[in-house]
Amino acid sequence: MPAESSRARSMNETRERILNVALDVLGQDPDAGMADIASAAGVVRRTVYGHFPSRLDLIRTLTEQAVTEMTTVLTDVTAAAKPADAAWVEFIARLWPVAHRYRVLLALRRGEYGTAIHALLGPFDERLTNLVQQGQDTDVFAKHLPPPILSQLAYSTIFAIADSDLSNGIRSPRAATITSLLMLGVPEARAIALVDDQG
Amino acid sequence: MPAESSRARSMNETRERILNVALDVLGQDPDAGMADIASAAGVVRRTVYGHFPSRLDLIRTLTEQAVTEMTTVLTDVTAAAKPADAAWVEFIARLWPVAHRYRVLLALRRGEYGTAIHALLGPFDERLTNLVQQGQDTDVFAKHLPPPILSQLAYSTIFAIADSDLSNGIRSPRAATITSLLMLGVPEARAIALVDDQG
DNA sequence: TCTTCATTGCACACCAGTGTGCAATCTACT
DNA sequence: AGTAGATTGCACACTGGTGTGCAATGAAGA
Repeated sequence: MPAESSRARSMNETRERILNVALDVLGQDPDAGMADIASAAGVVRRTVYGHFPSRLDLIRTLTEQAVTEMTTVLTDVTAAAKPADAAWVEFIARLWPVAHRYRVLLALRRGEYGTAIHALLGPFDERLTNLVQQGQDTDVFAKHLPPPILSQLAYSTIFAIADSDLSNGIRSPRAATITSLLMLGVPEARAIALVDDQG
Repeated sequence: MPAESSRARSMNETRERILNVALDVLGQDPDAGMADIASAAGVVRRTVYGHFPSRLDLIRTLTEQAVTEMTTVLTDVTAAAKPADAAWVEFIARLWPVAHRYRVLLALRRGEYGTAIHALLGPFDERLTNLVQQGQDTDVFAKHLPPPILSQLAYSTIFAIADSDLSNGIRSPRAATITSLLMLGVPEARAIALVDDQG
């Protein structure tokens, strides 16, 4: 890789800082404006527009990052050709930090940029649907819902749990795994859930 | 009941029409403006403001209606003192048309009026949490998540299924019941789900 | 030193939505 | 006929956010 000049490095740092801060700020208020993001990043609004021509560009970049990371995880997991339930468990385990980081996308998917985000998420959704489909075909997952809806529901739930996770970050990934397995209709999940005493 | 004058009746009709149409319009776009609602109701924007002083008033009214109906159902169901799983099944069955009608509230809960809606929904959420709590205490529901989160998740899922229900309105209530039972950790739901062949 | 360029601090235009004011109109009721 | 009141049509002010233009600043790089 070509060594970056100090200037270019500084610019990249600013850019990354904006992106990171944007995830935070939008996470607390999905309707936060460019001004909020800018000031939280210790920068002027005008500067943000220097890096991202429009608000949509910013959000699209965030979404693309999320999609890339999530797709990588899903591809890795499905490459092993394990049974669908085992694949799912591994998927959630590795997806968790990503889902937690990009949990705001769940809210952002509704509203102004919904269609743009949905489009970017499309290929990922498709792959995930395939996994659920395969699980149903091999009688590992229940068939109470068609694969497209069931997969959406399951991974929306993951994000929802990640979103309600403003305090206990430790037990949540386990809870997310169990909850999703349960709603996918994996009977063994019940036994696991029973061991997991919370109250 | 005192017989309404034709004028008063006409006004009420207009008001009801606005409310009904608002559910539709907001259902398709939660960010729809007063102008969209007005024209969809065959009325001028100014008239809407005659019935509802502000956008918040309109949405609050819708929310109050929803809360009232949902609370009625929940109160009825829990009054019988059945086991939690049986109560839940009956609850969803009777909740379904209400959830389907007010499905937009799921999206509306985020965004500008989120706190107002959340406040109105508070008492209902509390009652629902109690039901889930009771289910966990009697080992009918699993304990993978604390009652407040689990109840939120379960009934959000109901609304989500109702929201994705733009075509097949028949099988959905059954699917919603099964899905929620599964995520609540009711093992018998699996058997029911297996009978319900979709593919 | 001189140049380049990211950043800054304003300015501005623009847009979309909200909520209000008021005269005009049309219709039900008296 | 006459009145009350719901509705209309238009005007307006206000808000809050977006995106742009441009000169000034300051620091890295030649």
